This record gives sequence, C-alpha cells and structure tokens, in this order.
Amino acid sequence: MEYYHEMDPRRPATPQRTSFLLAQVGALASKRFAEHTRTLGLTPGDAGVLRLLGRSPALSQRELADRLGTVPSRIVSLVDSLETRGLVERSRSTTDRRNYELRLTPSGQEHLARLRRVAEQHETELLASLTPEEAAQLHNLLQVLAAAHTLDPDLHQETGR
Amino acid sequence: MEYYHEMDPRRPATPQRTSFLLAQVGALASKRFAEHTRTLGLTPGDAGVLRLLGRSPALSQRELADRLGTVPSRIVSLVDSLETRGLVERSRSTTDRRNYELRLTPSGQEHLARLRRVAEQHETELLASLTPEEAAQLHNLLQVLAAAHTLDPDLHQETGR
DNA sequence: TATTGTTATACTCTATAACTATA
DNA sequence: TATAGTTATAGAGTATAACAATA
Repeated sequence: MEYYHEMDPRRPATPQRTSFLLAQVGALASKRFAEHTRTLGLTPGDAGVLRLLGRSPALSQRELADRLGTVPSRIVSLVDSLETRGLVERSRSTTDRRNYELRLTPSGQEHLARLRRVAEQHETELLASLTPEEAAQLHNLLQVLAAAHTLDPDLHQETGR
Repeated sequence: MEYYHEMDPRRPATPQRTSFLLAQVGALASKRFAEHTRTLGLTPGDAGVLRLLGRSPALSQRELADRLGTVPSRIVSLVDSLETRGLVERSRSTTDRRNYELRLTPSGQEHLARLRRVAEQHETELLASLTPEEAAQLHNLLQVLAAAHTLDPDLHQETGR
C-alpha cells in the first residue's frame, strides 16, 4: 500500500501538499528505476554496489556499508550474490587481512555500463513531460532541499537511522 | 539501506540525476512524515485511513483498499487496530449487510485534526530552505509529473501494481 | 581490546490464497 | 456465481546480536 503515497486519480477535496507530492513522485521514481534494473537482472541494491565500486574500486565491505547507509551484514549477501554471478570479486587486502578489496570484474563493468544507459533512459522517461528549462529548475530546487536536509548536523541523518 | 536513495554526504563524481534526487528527497519526505505521525501514536497507514474517512465517511473496506491502492486484507488489521483504539467504528450497511460503513469517532476526528497540524508543520520544515516562490514552482513541477504519469493509461499504475 | 566480515535470527511490511457470510 | 470481509501464510527487505579471524 502506498498510504502516504496514495495515487488516487480522484481529485482530493483539499489541494495536495508539496511534501505529499514529493513523496508520491519520489516513490514513483524509485519504483520505475527498480523496474529498469530488473530488466538487467539486477536489484536496486545490486545497482548501488556496482555504482559505488565503479567509482571507488578496492572498497572494503565496511566502507561500502557506510556509504550506502546500511550495516555490514547486509553487504555480505549482496556481494555474495554479485560474486556468484561473476560481477564483483573479493580479494584480501595485503596490508590488513581482515579487509576485502572489492572490485568489478569485466562483466561487472559491462553491467554498470548497461545500468548507466537504463538510468539515462529512466531519467528521460520520468521527465518527459517537462521542458528542458523546467527540468533544470526542478533539479535545482531538489538540490537545495537535499543540501538543506543533509548538511544540517542538528537534524537526524537520513541514512542508517 | 537506501541503495538508490543513498544520502552520502560526499559529492559524487558525476552530477546526480534529477530522478535520483527526486527519489532521495521523496524518501526523506516520507520518512519525516512517518516520524511526525509516530509522535501521535499513528503509523502512516493509520494516517491514510483517517484522512480518507475524514473526507469520505461511510466508506467500505473494499473502497478504502481501492483508494489506498492496496488489498482488502491489508485494511482489516489497519481498521481492527483503529477500532480497538476507538478512532474508527464499523457499522454494517443496512442495504447490503456484507459491507461495513466506516466512520471516524469523535476521538478519530480529533486525531485527524492533530494529523493535519503535524502535516502542516512537516510541510513547513521540509520546504524551509525555499522561498515561497520556489516552493510554488516546485509544487507546479511535481504536479505536472504526477499528472503525466497517472493519467496515461498505457503506463502501469503506481498503486496496487 | 577493537575491527572486518559472517551467520543466525527476527522484525516489519505487505501480498496471496483459501475461507465465510451475504447477495 | 459474485462480492465483502477475514484468516493464515509467505515473501521481501532489512536490522540486531553473537561469533571467528585478524589487528
């Protein structure tokens, strides 16, 4: 159920709040993205790992967990699965043998490239009803909100609760 | 884990896509709203039921499920809980005794009023970093997106899958 | 002692399917 | 037969806590 994300086509008696719309449209974006990744045989979680390892090779599982805002135990099954499918490889760090260094395999890099293409397609589809100027406006407004809510240390962090 | 909603304060090497930002900020809005409802002893699901019954009294559970984009079985436990707490009451329809007619009790109406106040507060907090003009702009852009994606019958519906 | 990764477990949320009662 | 509501169950997704290996 979408409770707060309700998408009833009937018009509400009261005008929708912006925060409500934001949650609705944001949930739509997430859902559509998940559908796109699924066509590649990847979950959104897989996509997050591939994206980060593409940007930062040799990450440890602990670091990966921190950056994704989750716990190390969650990373284990994610990397297990990606390793089994040959997209990611673990090698022990030579300097600290507790750590793994995680890297994309060539196949993992291909998957990441495909992922970037569907992300681009997703972006295009989602914003198709906006003019380029409107899309740029939206981008800026969202960045203001993201910055305001993550950079204020007095507010609880979004990731990891 | 927020995978796609990752809120890593480190700047990404590539600029964030708007769809990504939308998912991030939307998830933030949902999470903050849930925190607000929790201070009233309500889940976001509870809030959805109260809001709809406030607007449309005498709804059946089936209708409620449809409007919230979920299945009837999900409504049962939600209404059970609200009924136990004295916020909602079930009465059998006199015209078709299969249906319930759901209504808010006076206490339910008070809770709904409180809910509206925290929703207003939530809205204010979330958008505090925008000027009124920017907030209005954001509202309009989001409405365009919401309309484009729900009114097109060729695209899968967001609610209910 | 502290940290990385692992396992086992549990919890939350939600959907599916079979059932009952009414129509 | 069809529909409203109910129950039992199961599946995602994710977190917690205890543990082994290494530092």
